[in-house]
Amino acid sequence: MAGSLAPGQRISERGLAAALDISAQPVREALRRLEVEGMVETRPRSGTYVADLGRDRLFEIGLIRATLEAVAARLAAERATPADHAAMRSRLDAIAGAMRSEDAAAVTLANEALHDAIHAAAASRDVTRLLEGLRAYDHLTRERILSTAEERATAQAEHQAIVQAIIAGDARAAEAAMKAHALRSLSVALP
Amino acid sequence: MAGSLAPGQRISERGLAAALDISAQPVREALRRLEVEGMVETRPRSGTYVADLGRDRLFEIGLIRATLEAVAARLAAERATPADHAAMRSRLDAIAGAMRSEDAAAVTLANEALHDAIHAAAASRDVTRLLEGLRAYDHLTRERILSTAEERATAQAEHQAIVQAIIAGDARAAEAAMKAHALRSLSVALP
DNA sequence: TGGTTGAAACTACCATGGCAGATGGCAGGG
DNA sequence: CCCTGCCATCTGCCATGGTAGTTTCAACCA
Repeated sequence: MAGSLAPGQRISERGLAAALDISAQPVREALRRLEVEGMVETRPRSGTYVADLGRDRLFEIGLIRATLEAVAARLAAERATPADHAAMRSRLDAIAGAMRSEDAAAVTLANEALHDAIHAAAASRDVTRLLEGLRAYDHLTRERILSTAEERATAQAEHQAIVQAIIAGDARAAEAAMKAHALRSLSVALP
Repeated sequence: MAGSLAPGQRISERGLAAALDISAQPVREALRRLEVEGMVETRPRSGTYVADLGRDRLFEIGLIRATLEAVAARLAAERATPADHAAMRSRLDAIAGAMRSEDAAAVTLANEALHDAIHAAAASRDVTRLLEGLRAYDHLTRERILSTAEERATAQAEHQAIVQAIIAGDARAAEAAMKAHALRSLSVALP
C-alpha cells in the first residue's frame, strides 16, 4: 500500500523473512491473507507477486465497496439502537467541525469514523469483515476526494440524508442514499 | 459444510492433522482461510471454533451475495462479448431442459452454470473472488428453493430478463433484475 | 548470431520440534 | 456444597530443515 513495491514484482517468503528477521512461516501466512484480499497473487512453486492495481480494478473494487456500504446502511436502518443514533449524529457533527477547520486529514478521519459508526449499527460480522478487507484499497483512491469546498458540501449533505434515513428506520432509503453517495464519490475519485 | 461439526465445536490443528495423516502446518493454513471466509473463528492460544450459522447470519450473507451478483450482472452488461452472449443463452436453454426433465439436481447445477457464465462475462477478478468465498454458504440455503413448479417458472422468467438486459447492454436493468431475482430467491429460501 | 539444453539457484511447500499461554479438572479450604 | 488456587494437558504459534518443482543463465551447438 505504501507503493514501495512495484506491481508484478516478486516477493520472496524467505527473503522477506530475513529482512524482518523472523521465520518464513508467519511471512507465508501473511502473504496468504494478502492473497485472499487480492493484494498479491501466488503462482505455485514459482513466487508471490504484487498485484497490479490499475484504474479499472480500483473502480471495480469501488463498485463493490459501494454496494456493500449500501447493505450496511440498510441493516443499520433496521437495527440501529438509540445509542447508535447518537453516535452517528455525533460523528456527523465532527465532520462538519473538521470541515470548518479546513483540516483535510481530520475530515478524512471523521469521515471514516462515521462509516465505522454505521458499520457498528449494522452489527453484521460479514459485512464488516468484507468491508474491512477492502479498506486498504480506499487509501489509494481517497486522496483527491473532498478536495474542493463544493465537493465537501455535497458529501456532507449526502451524509445527512443517509443518517436521517437510518434514524427514521427507512431501510430502502438508507440503502439508496448510501449507494448514491458511494458511487458519486467513486466517480469523483476515479474520473 | 457437511454439517458433521456442530457450531461452536472446537477444531484442533494437531488433531485434524493426525486424522488426515498430514502435518499441522497445512491444516493451520486451511483453517486460516476458513477464518477469512467466516466459517470458523480462532481465539488466540485457545482454539479454533466452528462458526454459528444461524438464520440471521445466512440471511445477511444472502443479502451480500445478492448485491454482489447484481454488480456482476452490471459489469457483464457493460463487457460481455458475443461469445459470452452465446454461453448465457446456452445455459438458459439448459436450465429450461433440466426443468422439463424434473431433475432437481440438474436444475441446481444448470442454475449455477448460468451464474458462472455471468461471472465470466463480468470478467472481474474481485467480484468473482468474493462470490467464490460466499459460495459455500449457498449450499446451506439452496435446498428448498426451486421446489415448486410455480417457483421454477418465476425463476426462469427472471433469468431470461437478466440475460436479456445483459445482452442488450443495459447495465442498470441487468443490475436491478439480478438483485430482484437474488432477493426474491433469498426470501423463498429463508422465509 | 540465434536457439537449445542442462545444471545451479531459487521458489513455494511441508514435516518436525519446541515454546508461551489458555484450559480444565482436582485437591484443599471455606 | 461451593469456591479457590494449582498443575498437567492441550492449544495456537513460530523456528528450523528438507523436498519437489520452477526459473534463470550460461555454455554449447547449428
